[in-house]
Amino acid sequence: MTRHLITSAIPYINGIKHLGNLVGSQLPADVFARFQRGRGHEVLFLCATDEHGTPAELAAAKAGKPVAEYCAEMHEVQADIARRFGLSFDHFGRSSSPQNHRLTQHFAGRLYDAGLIREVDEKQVYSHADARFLPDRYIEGTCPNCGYDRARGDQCENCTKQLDPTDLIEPRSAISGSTDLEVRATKHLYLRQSALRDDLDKWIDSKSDWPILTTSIAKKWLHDGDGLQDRGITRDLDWGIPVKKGTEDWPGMEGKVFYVWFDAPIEYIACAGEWAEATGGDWERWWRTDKGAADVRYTQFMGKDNVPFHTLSFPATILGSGEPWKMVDHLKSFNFLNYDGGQFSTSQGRGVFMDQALDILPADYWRWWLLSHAPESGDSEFTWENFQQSVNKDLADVLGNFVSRITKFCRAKFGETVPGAGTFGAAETALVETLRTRIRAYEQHMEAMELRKSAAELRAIWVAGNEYLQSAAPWSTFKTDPDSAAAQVRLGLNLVRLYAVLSMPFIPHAAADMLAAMRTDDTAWPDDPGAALNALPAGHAFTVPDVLFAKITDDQREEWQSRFSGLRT
RNA sequence: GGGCCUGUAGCUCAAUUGGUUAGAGCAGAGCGCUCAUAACGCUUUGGUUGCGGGUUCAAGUCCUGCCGGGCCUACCA
Repeated sequence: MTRHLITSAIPYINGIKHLGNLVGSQLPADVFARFQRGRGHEVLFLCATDEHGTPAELAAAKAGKPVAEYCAEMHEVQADIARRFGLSFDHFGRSSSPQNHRLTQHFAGRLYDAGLIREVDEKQVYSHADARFLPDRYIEGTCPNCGYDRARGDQCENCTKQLDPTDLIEPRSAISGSTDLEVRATKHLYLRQSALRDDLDKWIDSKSDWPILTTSIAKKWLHDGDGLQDRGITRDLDWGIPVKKGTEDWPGMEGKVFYVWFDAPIEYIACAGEWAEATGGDWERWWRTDKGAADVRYTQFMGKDNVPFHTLSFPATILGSGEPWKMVDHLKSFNFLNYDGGQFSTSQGRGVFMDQALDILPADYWRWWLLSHAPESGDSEFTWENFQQSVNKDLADVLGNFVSRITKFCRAKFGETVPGAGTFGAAETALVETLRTRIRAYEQHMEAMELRKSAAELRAIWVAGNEYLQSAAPWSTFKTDPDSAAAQVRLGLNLVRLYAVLSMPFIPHAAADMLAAMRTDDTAWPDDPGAALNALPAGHAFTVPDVLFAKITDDQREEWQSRFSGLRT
């Protein structure tokens, strides 16, 4: 048995996530976690909300609430939606937790002791009207290069020239529009990532099985220009983790907090601490290689935008601490999902958001489509036509109808009990061999986290059931040889249970319905398909389930297409 | 500007890392079946692998130049 530590990139607290966010991190992580659990491995699957930073403060202000209260509420909202999507976190934590405060401050202290922190005096733009320092991109003004009047302090969106806020003509706050700005001196801590460059480089080089997307981004940051740059890890904000050196105050850093990207990955560890507090578990057994975590396999899931922080900054934090923390073993990254010809956008409200998705269809519809079209090799695109077509064909026609035809046929001819007559012959043996081959392929693809290939293989396993029924034709054999028909039906009913077990990672709710209909809680992984097809014995009672997947009609598709064509209000 | 990814059938994607005649699903066409959610099965049409050069016994795969799409470029997260 392997022990799998699995983390999904932690979603930002600022609002409800869209389907593009979901498919890039939480959903594939959930599939992997469910698969490993299904195979009998020990899993700790962690996620959390990422709560610090300027956008959280602004969102809270917009909502007219204290930021702590806003975050607490949004955490509950996100937790509820995650639960309804079937995301099987062992713990859904918060980066603002006391555990993360302590641990983040601890890491900072260790890094300081190791000589990996330096203090930098710098100048930042301060807005009197907003009573806050402004990050570069929260300053707007006229671009000195092209004259665009809504250029941001980091880059002009019009001519793509990179800018410094002081380059802008007539700079103003993007928050309030105020021009009452001042350049102030301030002091910040920098993590000396450059000192760890060679260590990080070797570490990345040792990861030959990571997606190209992952390693190429890391390599670029390591070797581009002057190489890996030191990074500021503190900010002049109110909301965040106060800068401390372990448990001690940090002279000169009063009133400052750690940068959200410094504390967010540390939450992966702190989250295990939150889990331990909630459940009585032993979190160090998962995170400290000197305390039992040496044999843990750690896998991270994230969108490509998160890769630099997970391949460089966070590893630098861990390596620099000099302590035996568990490092990531595999980092699965995803491209982006586009929406009907453009990008999903949280800030612009474009696309389908998780709450809206659940309002119109059960989670499994979305899970299946998103996972079977996951943006693994390049960006992929959601269209309503493709969604309707894929879901109707795969879930309703191939799987749902299979369950329906076999259970209804049995009820009509033998009653709602697994028939006991007849024996399995050559056709059944052939089916078992087909399943054996396909299940082994499915397992390999899942182990490799190849989602689209896994989904295709799972679908092929469903199809095999229809092919078997078509050639066995129990509706014909029943007329001349009822015992043979009984054996064929018995096999078919057992396929329903088998399919539920195999499909659990992708469509957990439907899988649970299938198991309930078969009145079994036997979810043993089919290491031996032949044996698995005898799990439901003769005489075992079952129920004909309701339609597992109602089809999406053209009217529905058109309605949703137009409802979601504009922006979320 | 620089770096990286990407372009394969009408659509969504494969192709064991340079090796036989480029394969699946969907959509289309034909046939079969009648248990089932008008579902299922079988057969089948469809490709100058974005375009032009080059290397090689052999190129979707490697090199090069164009054309298109995307991401990143370090103070959003």
